[in-house]
Order: sequence, then structure tokens, then C-alpha cells
Amino acid sequence: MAAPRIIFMGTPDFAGESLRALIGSNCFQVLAVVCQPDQPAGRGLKLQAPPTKKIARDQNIPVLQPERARDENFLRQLRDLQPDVIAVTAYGQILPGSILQLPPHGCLNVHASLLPKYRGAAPIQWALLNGDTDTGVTIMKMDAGMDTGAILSQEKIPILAEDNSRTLHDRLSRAGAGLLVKTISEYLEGRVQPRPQPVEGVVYAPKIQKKDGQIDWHQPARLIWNRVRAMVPWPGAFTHLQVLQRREFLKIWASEIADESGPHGRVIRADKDGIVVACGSQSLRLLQVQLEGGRRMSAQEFLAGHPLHAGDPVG
RNA sequence: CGCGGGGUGGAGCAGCCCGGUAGCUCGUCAGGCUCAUAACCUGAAGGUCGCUGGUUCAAAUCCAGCCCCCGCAA
Repeated sequence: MAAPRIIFMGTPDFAGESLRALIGSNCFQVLAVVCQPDQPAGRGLKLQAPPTKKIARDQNIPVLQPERARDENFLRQLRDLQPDVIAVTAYGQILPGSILQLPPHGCLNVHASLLPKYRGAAPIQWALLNGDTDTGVTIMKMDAGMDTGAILSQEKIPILAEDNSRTLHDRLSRAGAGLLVKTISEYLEGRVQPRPQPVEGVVYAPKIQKKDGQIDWHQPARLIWNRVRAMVPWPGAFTHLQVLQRREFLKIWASEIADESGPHGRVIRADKDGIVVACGSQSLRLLQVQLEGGRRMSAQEFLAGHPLHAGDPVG
């Protein structure tokens, strides 16, 4: 049987892993890669090519970047490629029915959670925010709803104490990529059937916003710790610090829960072992921080130039 | 030309506005104290002050250009 004809739709690094796996498996003909248009990003707001576009370019695979996924010309281009199936990973736009129904075998999607838990844009962050101890990836056959498609396969992945959204993202993207390659083959050969998602256990994981990084020191240390882990690398859990008459942003990149307690939002102790800040219950030891405009550094380095003492307010 | 902060011994910072002896915390090394220590005390080493040019008797400090790092915004 000839190699299945696939179109890949996906934009960020998470998708890049899937794309690489599809190409690397040598089992498929990747006809085209569809991703979001280049966006102004970074300092200076220069146009940046999405990760998947770079991969496609290196492999001489045609790239399509429609402004809107339901654009007529774009749909015609897709149709002309005559895909057997479309693989979608973090594409970034809702796909209209006209695309979902375009390939004979439909559209398969990689989602970074064990559906129906965490439908939506930020499944990884929400798993950490909620302090889950495991999560996973799901391959589903897409339908018109938001991550409501029938499940083809799932793989459970443990969440470690030292995980943050970045590390978990990386692990899940690799797991998703592997599972995608395996599942597509089985699906096209008719060896797996889509199973509707359970009606129980639906949880939504809305997009994370900048303000979600704001730390509320009234909360128990464990919740704040979860937030710190969830907000790496973006937007970063942040609080404020009085520095030389000025209230500055302080991002917290790594922390651990400590037992000491005190008035919340106050420094309990600041030494080589970290900056201990009292929370609603227990306290949080800040291990790695970054002041506005500065580099990310260990608490010890930070303290060398920004002395903090017991009782100093944070937040 | 999106907005803004910054580049000063190994690390983190002050000094810059109002030019003129290189400062602080930590680390390193040596010595001391101690049963002992990452604790404490004493001392020492270590810097072309991002690069280039300009102004000046004199530039970390003022001016111009360039390189690099970071926050916001996306």
C-alpha cells in the first residue's frame, strides 16, 4: 500500500515535535505543512516564522499560511493535494467543517491531556495549576466542538515534583508525537476505532493570560508553588518588590514549599538557601528569581546585590 | 524605526545627573577562633569600568556610533 498522503497543520514547538516524527517515520507522504502566518514577535517586533515552518522549509515541504482557515483559495489548495488524512497539532485556529470533512479519513488531533479533562488551549498549565500528579496525551478524531472528538488513543504521563510547564510540555510533545505516528497508521489500517469521549469528567483549560501569573500571597504555599511551576516559561509567576524607592516586577522561576510560617507576603528569611516568604499557610522558598530588566538568577546571587531581610514586604 | 531597563575584579549590585584616589554583598586564597563548620574575626589576590571614536589638563562618569543581555508588548 502506498504511503498515506498527509497534510500537517500545526504552529508552535509542540507541533514541531509531531511534524518531525511524521517526517522521520518515513511512513507518510507529508504533502504540505499549514501554520499560522508569521507574526511580529520578540524585541523589535520582527516577523518570526513559526517552528513548523522552519522544519518544513528544511525538508522542502510546501508551507501554507492562510490568514483564515476557511479561506476559499486555501480550501481549494488543500483539496487539490488530495490528502488521505490531516494531522493537527496546536494549529491555533478553529477548523471549519469544510476542512474536517475534506480528507476521506478526517482530521486527527494531538491534545496534551487525557480528554475529556482539560479541553482547550492550556491543558499543560492547568494540570500543574491544579497540582495533578499525572496527565497525558490524546489522539482524537476531530469534530466540530472544542476538543470534543472521539478518542483513538491515549498515553498517561506522570507529573514530577520538579516539573514545570516547560519540562512537561517537552515530555508531552514527544509523547504526543510518538503516539500520533503510531495511531495514524493503526487508524488508517482500521485497527483502531474512535471511541466517543466520556460525558463524565469534562474540564476546561482556558488560555492562560498574563495576569494568571500574579501571585496571591494569601494562598497556601502549595497553591502558589503550583502556580510557579505552571507559569514557566510564560508568563512567569510574578510578584513585586520594593527596590530603591521603586516597585519592581519580580518573576519567580523556581521555588519549593517550606514549613516556616509568618505574616503572609513577608520575608521570613533570606540567605544562601533561598528567600523564604510567608504564605497563607506554610511558606515558599524562592530559589530562582528574575528582577525586571535583569537576568534570571539564583536567590543567592540575587541577594548579593539586593539585600532582603526578615519582615520585608513582597507583593 | 513598538516601549523600557542594563553591560563596573569570578557572581550580584552601587557609583554616572553635579567629570578628578574603584565602593558594597558574596565567592576565592591565606591566617585566626572553634570539638567542629557552609558560622565568626583578620588579611590578601583579582578590574583595559561592553567596543570604537570624540570633547577635556583629566572620562566608569559628558557626546556620537556599534555589539551584546533582559523586562514589557505580541
